[in-house]
Amino acid sequence: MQEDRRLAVLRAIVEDYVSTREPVGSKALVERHRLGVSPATVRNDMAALEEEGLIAQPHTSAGRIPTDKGYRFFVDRLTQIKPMSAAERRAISTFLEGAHDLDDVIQRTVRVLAQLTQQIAIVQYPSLARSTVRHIELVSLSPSRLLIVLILSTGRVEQRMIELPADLDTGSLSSLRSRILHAAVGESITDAANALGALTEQTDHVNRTHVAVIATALVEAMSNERQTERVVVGGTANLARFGDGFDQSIKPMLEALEEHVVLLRLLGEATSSDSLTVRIGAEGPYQELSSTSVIATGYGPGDDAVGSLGIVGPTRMDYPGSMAAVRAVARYVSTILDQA
Amino acid sequence: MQEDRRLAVLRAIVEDYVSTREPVGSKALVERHRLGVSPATVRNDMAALEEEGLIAQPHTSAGRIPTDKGYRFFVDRLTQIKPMSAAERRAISTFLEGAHDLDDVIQRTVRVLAQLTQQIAIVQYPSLARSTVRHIELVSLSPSRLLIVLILSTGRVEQRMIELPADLDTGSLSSLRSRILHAAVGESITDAANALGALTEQTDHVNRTHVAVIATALVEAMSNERQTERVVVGGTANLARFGDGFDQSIKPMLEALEEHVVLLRLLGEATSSDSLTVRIGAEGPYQELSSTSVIATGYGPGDDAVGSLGIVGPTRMDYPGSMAAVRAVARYVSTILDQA
DNA sequence: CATTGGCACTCTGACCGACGGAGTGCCAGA
DNA sequence: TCTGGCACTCCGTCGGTCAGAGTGCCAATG
Repeated sequence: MQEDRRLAVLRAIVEDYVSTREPVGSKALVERHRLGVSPATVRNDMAALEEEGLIAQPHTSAGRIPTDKGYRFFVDRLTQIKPMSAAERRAISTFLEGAHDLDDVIQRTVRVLAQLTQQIAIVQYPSLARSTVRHIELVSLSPSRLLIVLILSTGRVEQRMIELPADLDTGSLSSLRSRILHAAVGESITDAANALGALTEQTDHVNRTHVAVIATALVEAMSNERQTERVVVGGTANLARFGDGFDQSIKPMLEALEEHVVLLRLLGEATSSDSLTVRIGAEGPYQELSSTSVIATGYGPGDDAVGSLGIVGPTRMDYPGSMAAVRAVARYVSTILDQA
Repeated sequence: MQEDRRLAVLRAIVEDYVSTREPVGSKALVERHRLGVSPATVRNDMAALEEEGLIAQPHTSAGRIPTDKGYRFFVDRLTQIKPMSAAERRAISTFLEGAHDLDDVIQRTVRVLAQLTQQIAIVQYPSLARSTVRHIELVSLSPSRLLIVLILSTGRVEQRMIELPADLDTGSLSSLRSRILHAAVGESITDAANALGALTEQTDHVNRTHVAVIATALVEAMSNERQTERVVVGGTANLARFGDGFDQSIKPMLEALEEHVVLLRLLGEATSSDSLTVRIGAEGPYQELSSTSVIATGYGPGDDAVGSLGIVGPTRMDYPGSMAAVRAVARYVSTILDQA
């Protein structure tokens, strides 16, 4: 009984504080939410909640604000992700459908996510780990210079320009090209890397160095290091909206956004599709970002995540709405990538 | 005589204000700069400068700060671009040399520019206008789906996935491929677009629609619209450093940085290499950015600019240093692109 | 005629104390 | 177990004062 009401009070505090940005007092609470009790009763409940560490008061005789622990409780126990409206779903899908290529998909994803949540959106490029080699093209720029283009099943194109140790005539190049294609096309990138290694071994002495150089470049291009390092950030302008006491944390925030490695760590743990990771305040590894929360999830065809995406905002954020948006966008991106 | 001193006073005011961020008074001025005169004299000069609209005082009996006009005068007449130190030059070149491909060059450029100037750096992708077609590859993904890869002399790779109106067997594809290559490779993108149009005309009825679809996709990929739309921004964290009265303009600034179209307009007028465009405060087209200045220049091999780069910062910025950095980076990027 | 010292004036920013308001904690009563 | 009442605390604001910095102007000087 009382326990139920206490949780209702906690929920009400979180909701009010999120929308008003001001500590919420007992009187305002009973007015805005139809709890059937008096302010005094609420005050007792508040005292109990504070005892448990779920809320706190910034100063004696100010209203209460949720603590990180309070938000955590709210997210875990007091809320369901609210479904997106039909209009929102339509907006997401039409906006994402219009994309030309992978770059464009990512760009648009970041935009729509930032737009929906009014927070900062982060999208990681899909990892190549599970992708296969669609095509390899060797383009002779000059007798000793070669442009290597690697096309993967995700639609990602990698290119490398290399210097050959010696000139290579077009005949050799074309036979070399078909051998490489034969070895690598259709294979996963790990298998392709192995096949290219084997191919180097099998090659006669004359062309060995050429093949070795090319294979090295290809393998390097395939290694997903550079790839998964890439993240795109959007909605930075929303930082300004965070406003108020957030001024101090705007600097570390901006710095973090520049450091893609940091962003990757923030997204990092969200590896599986269809489950949201919510990190609240100081739960994260960066104390500079202790007043921010992260909502992230994996995306990718099926249940395998090939990348992560999410948002970053102040701990005082609309969790149900943001979680819904992140999940919805992740799903749409997954289906889009599946089609491509 | 007096005129010379007045300009010296203006210069001193600009320099002091830039470094201290505070209105500078007559007394402080004679102490920090060895002008051989008394504060009273300087006050007279200040009154004259204010008369001319070059400086202003925020409030009666505060020090003076330069107006936009004052900065303009300073930039045009009172300063030379100071050369970069050897260490700085080395830092730029080694950092940029390490780039793998075009994307990487741009990324690194933005970083080094932001680092050197401690401002926000903007780099536009090179325009395709002057580039030529190096190679075109048609990759059959399924009988009716084709991946088109366009490789340009700038090292830029564009890709498009298209649906064919009907299936296409590998024989036709390969002949089609060689005809397209023959028509387009080595041509400038405008010529290539024309050649592809002509090719469509010459094609027999059976394959006409295929060629038309492919040509359309290629031409669309060549059109430099999407390409030159792309800009990369870095050093956003420096926004926080601007600090102080800049708080109000941080929001429009962040918004502008999200809107790449706006950034392009900011860079836009800097079309020729080897000449710096400096836009100070309200001189720009955006009144929201009236307290910021832009320093931009074109870059590209020879004297032809294939793209622009520059920085954005508060009007109160170190113009000589920033101008030197922008110019130096543009030159290095040009040479790098020339090599590639 | 340019320069200088002196002087009165103005404005800002910091500091201080008072005060109203919002909110709490606690207690006694229903 | 809930509620009304009451005393208390603390914040934010407002008005006033004050020192400091800087100016403008004027008369004197080389």
